[in-house]
Amino acid sequence: MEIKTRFAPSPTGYLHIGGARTALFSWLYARHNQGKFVLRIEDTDRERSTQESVDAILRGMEWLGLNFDEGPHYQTQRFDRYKEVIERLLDEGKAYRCYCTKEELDVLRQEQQKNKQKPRYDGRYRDFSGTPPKGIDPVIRFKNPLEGNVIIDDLVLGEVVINNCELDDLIIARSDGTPTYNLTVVVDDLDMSISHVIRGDDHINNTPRQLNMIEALGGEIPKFAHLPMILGNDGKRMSKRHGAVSVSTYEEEGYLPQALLNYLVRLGWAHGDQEIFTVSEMINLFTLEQVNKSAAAFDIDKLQWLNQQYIKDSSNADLASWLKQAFTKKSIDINSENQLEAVVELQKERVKTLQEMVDSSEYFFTEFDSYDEKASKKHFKALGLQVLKEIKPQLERLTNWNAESIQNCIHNYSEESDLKLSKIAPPIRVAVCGSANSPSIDITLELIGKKCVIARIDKAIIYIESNVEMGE
RNA sequence: GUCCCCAUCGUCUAGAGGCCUAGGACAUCGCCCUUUCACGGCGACAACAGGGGUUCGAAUCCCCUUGGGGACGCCA
Repeated sequence: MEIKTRFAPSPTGYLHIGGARTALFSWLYARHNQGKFVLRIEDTDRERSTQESVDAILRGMEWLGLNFDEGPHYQTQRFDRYKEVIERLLDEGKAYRCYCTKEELDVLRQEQQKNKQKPRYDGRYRDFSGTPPKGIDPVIRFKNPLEGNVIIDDLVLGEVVINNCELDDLIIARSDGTPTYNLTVVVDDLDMSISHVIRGDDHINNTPRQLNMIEALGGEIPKFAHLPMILGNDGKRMSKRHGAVSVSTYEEEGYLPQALLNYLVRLGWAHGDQEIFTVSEMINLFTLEQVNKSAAAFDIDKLQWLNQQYIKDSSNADLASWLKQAFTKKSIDINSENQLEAVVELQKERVKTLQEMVDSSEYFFTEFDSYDEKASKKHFKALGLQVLKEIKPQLERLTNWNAESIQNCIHNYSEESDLKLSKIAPPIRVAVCGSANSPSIDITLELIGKKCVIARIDKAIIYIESNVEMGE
């Protein structure tokens, strides 16, 4: 039997982290087994489905590199097929029309909740044969078995048994005739010969109903694997409140797809003590047997650490091209590719995201308009002013503007002024970079360029003289 | 409320009855490296939810309790 998995999101929003993890596991399982991976868009809820969401999902999948072999199939394009199946179920007496209004059902639900019962449809039209009430478009319900139980043989959870008396006759077609999720998912998985249904375990409660329908349709039961949920960092259900839940946000903030994938694969799955996996390692090593049953909390710190590892290992050229794009967006000009790559080389070990790299590299390419408050307060004092005034002519005198000569210059000044380097570098750094943090001062000055360095020192001297009260 | 699922450091996890005085990673804290911030190196802190069984032996198997999550839609 060919292994075939699917990712079946409903296009009612962006591709979120949980969806991406489900997609990843399905994809890995297919790839590991040389099977097929199908993308299916479950857009039967026309009220909420949007083209933007479809686009976001497709873009997200592409960014992550989760390529599919079949699809995207759109359920809205398969309505004829669903109609056919519904008719068949009706004909065979396995489904029936229900004339309850939404209001009636609400009353029923409230009543049941009041009596501390599980809200469920009471089957009042199950064996109805009289004249239907006028003016009501009926829904169609599936005749769920009344007795016995359903056994789910789940590849992750093991055996899960649910009694049919817990289930009710679910709606498979709305009063406007459109099919609902539980019907379409069953028809599609069957029609598309899905061998393994891998999805979030929030679907485990749907599974027995679907199993009953598969049986009613005489279909072959696929294997099921229900993945544990990803929760927010507080252990609660993931929501906007927890910060970024959309995959696209991670892209925008400068996370590498590879890092996100690596983070996601370790949520609910492990291979011994290994933390870093290339995509092909994931494919080779992934098995459903190793998948955990328990939910995992999303931890941005670990994602950031992974992202940092991947940034460190990225080529300067790749990083530079990303940076260039980001700078272009902010209309900051890049003087030269060489300079850009040199900056990247300096910054790649000190940032957790590409966005951070952009933010902390701007001063190489453009003027900043204010000094970091804490840094200037600390280093722009009498001594700092003196250092700037004294080192400036010495720097100006350098004919070979490179890290080595700058280094020598600073060391010489240190000796003659009897000031430690830790007194000299900080004011220069603040003057030239705007903050007390930067890569090594010598190479930083080299890359910023002599003219610019001198100009910034001048600017800082003026700033200190006019803005800072000399206390000491 | 009812049903379903889950339960190892703060977090992600290793653990398939003896290899466990419970391992790794992130985070945190210290030290080293260092002109700053990082990187890197070394180290510290830190967990088997509780109670009963089963067994010569339980983090591992069973039961109960507790805690958490999910489902209960003419959403998917």
